[in-house]
Amino acid sequence: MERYDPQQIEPKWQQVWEEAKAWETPNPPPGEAPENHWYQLEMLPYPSGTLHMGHVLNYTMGDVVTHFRRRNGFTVLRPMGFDSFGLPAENAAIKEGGHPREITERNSAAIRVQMRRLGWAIDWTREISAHEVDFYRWTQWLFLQFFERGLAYRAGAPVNWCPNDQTVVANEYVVDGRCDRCGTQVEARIMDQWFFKITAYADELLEYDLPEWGEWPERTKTIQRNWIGRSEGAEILFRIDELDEDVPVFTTRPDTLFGATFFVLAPEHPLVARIPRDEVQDYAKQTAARRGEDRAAETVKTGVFTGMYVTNPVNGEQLPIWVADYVLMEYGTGTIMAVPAHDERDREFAETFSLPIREVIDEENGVVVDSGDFTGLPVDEAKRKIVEWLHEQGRGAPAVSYRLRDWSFSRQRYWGCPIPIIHCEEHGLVPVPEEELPVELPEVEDYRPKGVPPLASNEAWLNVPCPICGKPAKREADTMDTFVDSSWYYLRYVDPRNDHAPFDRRVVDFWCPISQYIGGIDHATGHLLYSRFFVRVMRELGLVGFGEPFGRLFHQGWLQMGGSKMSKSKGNVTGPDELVEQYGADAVRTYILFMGPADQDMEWTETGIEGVVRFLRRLWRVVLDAAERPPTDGRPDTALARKAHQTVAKATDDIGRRFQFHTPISAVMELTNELIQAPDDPAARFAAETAVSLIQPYAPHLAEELWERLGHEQLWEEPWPQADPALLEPDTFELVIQVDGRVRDRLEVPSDLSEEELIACATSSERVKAFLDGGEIRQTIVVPRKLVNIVTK
RNA sequence: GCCGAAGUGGCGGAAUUGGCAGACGCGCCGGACUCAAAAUCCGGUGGCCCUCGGGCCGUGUGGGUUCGAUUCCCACCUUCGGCACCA
Repeated sequence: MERYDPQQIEPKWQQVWEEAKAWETPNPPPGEAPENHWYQLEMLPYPSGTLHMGHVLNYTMGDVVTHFRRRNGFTVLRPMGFDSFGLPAENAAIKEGGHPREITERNSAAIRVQMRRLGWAIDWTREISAHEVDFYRWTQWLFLQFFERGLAYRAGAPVNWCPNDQTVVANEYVVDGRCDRCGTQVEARIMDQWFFKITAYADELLEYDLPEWGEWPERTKTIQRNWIGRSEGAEILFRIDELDEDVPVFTTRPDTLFGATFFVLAPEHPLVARIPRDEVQDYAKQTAARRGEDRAAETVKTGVFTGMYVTNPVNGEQLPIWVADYVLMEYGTGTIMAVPAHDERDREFAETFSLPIREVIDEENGVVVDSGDFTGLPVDEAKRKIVEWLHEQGRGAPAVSYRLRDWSFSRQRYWGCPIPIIHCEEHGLVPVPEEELPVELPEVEDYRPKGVPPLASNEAWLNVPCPICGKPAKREADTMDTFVDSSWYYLRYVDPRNDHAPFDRRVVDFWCPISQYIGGIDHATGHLLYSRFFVRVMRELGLVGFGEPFGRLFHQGWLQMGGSKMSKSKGNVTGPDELVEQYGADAVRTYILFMGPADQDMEWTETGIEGVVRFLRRLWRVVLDAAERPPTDGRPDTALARKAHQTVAKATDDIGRRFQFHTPISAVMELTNELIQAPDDPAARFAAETAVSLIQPYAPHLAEELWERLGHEQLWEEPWPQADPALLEPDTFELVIQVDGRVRDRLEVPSDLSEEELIACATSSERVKAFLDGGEIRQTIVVPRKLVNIVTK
């Protein structure tokens, strides 16, 4: 019999699909929109190298969904592109030498070859790359829409500076105080930088405006919720007479206001500069130099008394003002009212400096005490009443504070989208007029990072007249964070060659939100949050008619090597090329999904791929054998036929509803094993066709070849098999008989027996009788088609 | 500290609504074919005991609910993830 030879059949079918334009999905003409449509997307790759097995897992999963939906009557959009701007690609270029464009394009080309070799069903006519002018002119256009509405602004603010990458890094991509890209400790710097006003959408982003079919993992929502960090409380004004200032304080515990015994300013607070005491100024200078993490790691709290006092608005008490670095300028108002009795940090500080501690909450009864007119009120009511009272006095109001900071998106690097702004001495920040877009990324002599934007070195590009007054002005030389590109790339896929708009509103509203987005959870507070922010703004701008970019979201687990995540930056990657060469794409695709649940982290190991290869070979042989038998008439009702129907039901439910990809493979293995045991079964051919049809999303080349040998064509267009409910249940089943919950016998019985008949079967079993031992039967439980439990105790 | 997820054979894992724990695969053991090997095929494979009929134990630990719990409830342990001097 002919051997299974993937190296021969895989290129053959890839060519067939290409010539048939099998995976191309043109936009439907207006008014002819198909009812069932599906936008399948996986996070796009950085072309900073080539694909590793983590990508293979990600895209194969998307591929299985694509085939499954196509064959279930959906019109499926499944595009691909490259996140080609940004640090990963640029750093790769620096390492290898040469221009970032050459290297990213070379990597993109290599990835394209890998993707084709793996046989993924991708519509390449929609390919986009972030670094191509056709794409980034619309990134610039979108930036201008944000800028004009004050949602993109330039300001001096504390930012994270990565000394290795020589650029500002967003909070979202600083992990444990280190740059997520290179692992270097970032420094806090105050710099003039560009920000997107994502904080204005903090409340909106806490709400998921999903379509009725939408579904986000709870843990991802939790991560975003923690990141946004909404706290409800009040802002209360404290008077400093000496400075003639009313200082606002944010607190979540206005109910403890009577327990305040001192007051603290962050060392960076603007008022600190106005305190005429050398030790205060020295302290502020010292702490400013230290990073937040170091400050948090201190075992003993530090601080200095200012000699000044504030008035507690609730009782007129004079509270001493301290400056201490446990109060952070970035959160709330940079000041706190200290209640050492009911706040651990305040208590620690009070104990260190021997400040008074005054209890105002009776924890046992949950009421406030020693709090003037509010004494005796339950905590929640006291919070409300105290704020109400303060409001009447003009000394406070309910307030909300967030952990979320604005998104800093300007980078002092070369390989990114230029920011279309011109700095004019007279007119300030002037947007480049829309008709002058794109602002093309200029060539520079040396793009390596030196702390100043490389674009500034090209003076011919840099110096331009102000669009308003025509006087000499300079272009913005920072470039955009690559996460700006990825915040909207998925919208461009729907209309990728549009040259008068980023996309057509009707087309984008037809395809979006994305039916299924697949990618790593590491982007929960970055890319996924930024994209939601972008879509919210774009809806306000009337560009799109939906509020969420991603309807369903799924996170694949990480592949690990030696216990740590497989990633290019760690250097512990392994690619698919050698495996594909040795075993074929179908084996690699099937194996990566067979390894385990796709949403769990898995240690990468090649032991085991042999098992999948053996399965594919077994399938090959048994199907060729079945193909030689004459087709059977009608629908034979045999145990094998029923197994085939059960397998259809399981695979359909697992892929479609449960989003579980490894168990359908097991199910087809079981079917194949049974087919091998019963080659002469009248349903053998039916079982063979079913197995081939079900394995097609995983092993499309093998399946197509076998389908052809079974006398059919174009399995990729063949409707997904349907399980016949009448044939799902076997006509007999193994009745489990328990006595007092323990299995004592099993009998093969007809499926259509009544409860009474089942009990009769059970009690007539000799083995069961032995356990009953003539004793009293107190109760009998019957689970139809499963078991009988006889209770004697 | 707060929030969230998860603990099942030697290994990856299955058990979907409370109903046979260990499907499927890896590995391992034995056998067939072979001069030999590879490939392939057949059988076995949670632990302990056994008179070979079978019995007992067993899904992180301890309790509970139930005729029946990997599944539900309570407490705890461990691992992983998010947040964290966030007022």
